[in-house]
Amino acid sequence: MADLLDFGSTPLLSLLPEGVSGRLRAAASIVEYDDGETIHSRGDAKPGLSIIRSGAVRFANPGADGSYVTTSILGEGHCFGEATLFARLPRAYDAIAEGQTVIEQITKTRFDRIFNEEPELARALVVAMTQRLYSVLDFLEDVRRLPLDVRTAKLIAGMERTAKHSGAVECSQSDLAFTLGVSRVSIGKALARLQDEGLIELGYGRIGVPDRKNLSDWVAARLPVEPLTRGE
Amino acid sequence: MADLLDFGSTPLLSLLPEGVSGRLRAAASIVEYDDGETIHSRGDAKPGLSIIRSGAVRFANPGADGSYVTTSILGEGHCFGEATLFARLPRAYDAIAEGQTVIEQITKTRFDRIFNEEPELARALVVAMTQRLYSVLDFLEDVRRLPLDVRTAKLIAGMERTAKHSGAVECSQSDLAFTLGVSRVSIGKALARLQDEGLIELGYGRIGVPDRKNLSDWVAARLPVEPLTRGE
DNA sequence: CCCTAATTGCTAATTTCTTAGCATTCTGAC
DNA sequence: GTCAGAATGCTAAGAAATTAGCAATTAGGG
Repeated sequence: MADLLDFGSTPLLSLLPEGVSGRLRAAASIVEYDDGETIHSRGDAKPGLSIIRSGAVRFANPGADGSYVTTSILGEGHCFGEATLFARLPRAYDAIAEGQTVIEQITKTRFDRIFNEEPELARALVVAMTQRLYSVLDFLEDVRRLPLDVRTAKLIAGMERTAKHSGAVECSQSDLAFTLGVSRVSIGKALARLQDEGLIELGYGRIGVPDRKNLSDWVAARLPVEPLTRGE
Repeated sequence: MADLLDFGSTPLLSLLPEGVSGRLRAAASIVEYDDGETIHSRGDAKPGLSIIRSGAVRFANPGADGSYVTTSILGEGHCFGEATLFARLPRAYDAIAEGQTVIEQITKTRFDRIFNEEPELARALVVAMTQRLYSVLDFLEDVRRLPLDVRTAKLIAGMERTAKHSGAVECSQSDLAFTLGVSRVSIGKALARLQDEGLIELGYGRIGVPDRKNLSDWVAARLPVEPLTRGE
């Protein structure tokens, strides 16, 4: 599954002109990871940009009680490690491959050269970071003012829109609970309510969305403000 | 008071070389607002970048029940409106002047010219957006795994570090409740606990921090992971 | 085809947070 | 100095979420 950062923002690679993404690829060293393999750990200091060529990456940290708290999961075309370059911070999260995953690693030195010579790169990064920031802010606002069933419905609607096979979302209830930061029991109750409304169909490791528009209309009717629509 | 976005990221103006901020200022029209005056409303489509020359701006939206939910407050040197430029979205929040406030408004047309001619601007924006994104992500992670009193202590510690007069934070308990997204009663209880521990001193519209290090040590001891330290 | 691990569904006790009050204290304007 | 508005402190009832279980179902590997 992917999450709000993934489907809420455009992958860096699709924001870049062919020339620049080619230069990045040429400067990168390709590393392949198996499912569950650690790409880097929180605290690692080596700066650089990473781009997900295929597969997905889970970002997580150990919680207080030994549990593992997932912050986000990014898929193909997305980049990570910006903070090591622009905020000079070490890696903030453990990064773990989800499934067979190919990563392009670009060292800070090589990145800086391309960054200085290709203004399109900075432009694309600003766009990507802005979109990510606004999806997280939007999510945070939802946490503050929407009941859990509405937030759950909104998340499912968002995931379904970018899912490979439309009409359903492939993910366990535990994954949803992680993403929304609540317990599995609470998610279970919220999902049961949504199913009672006929908005979703619960399955094993998947949630069916019989009518996309129905679901998003139900969500929209419960938002305190009109959803924004992109210009042009 | 300011909030996590404000003290968690560097203002755009201090990231820009003198030349570029001068060009921006020259291209801008200066608008002055009184306390409480609306700068723009959610849904406004006119794209442009705004820079806070002095004062502060509150970003908020109407909640479901007619209440007003504040998402963030930004102070001097910070910019806003990036999403209108880079995500082609209308304004996502109502923006309201906090105190006498001076704003530089730069139209999209003028901004684009400078953005294309001054690579330093894109670089500074990437840095600012990255920092903001990571402070929000950090906050979100805290929501998921820290009890309220620790989050409250962390927020106060952060605000005190950037406060004008160190040793105290000037803000009401309602403001804290807004920022943390909880009720005033819950904040009251959390603050009472922190006062019992001798970490803070409650006052009227202010919270005293007798020993900054004491407070941050107390917080650090309750974080599940080591705090990150900036390189170099 | 069977068996195991993962996932879901459900319950009950407990904790935490919220809502809705109201009394008290504080500050600054007049 | 007085007074009004703002802020705090406190209470109690109710809602919502959490933890800790356990049983039933499902998918996939061997």
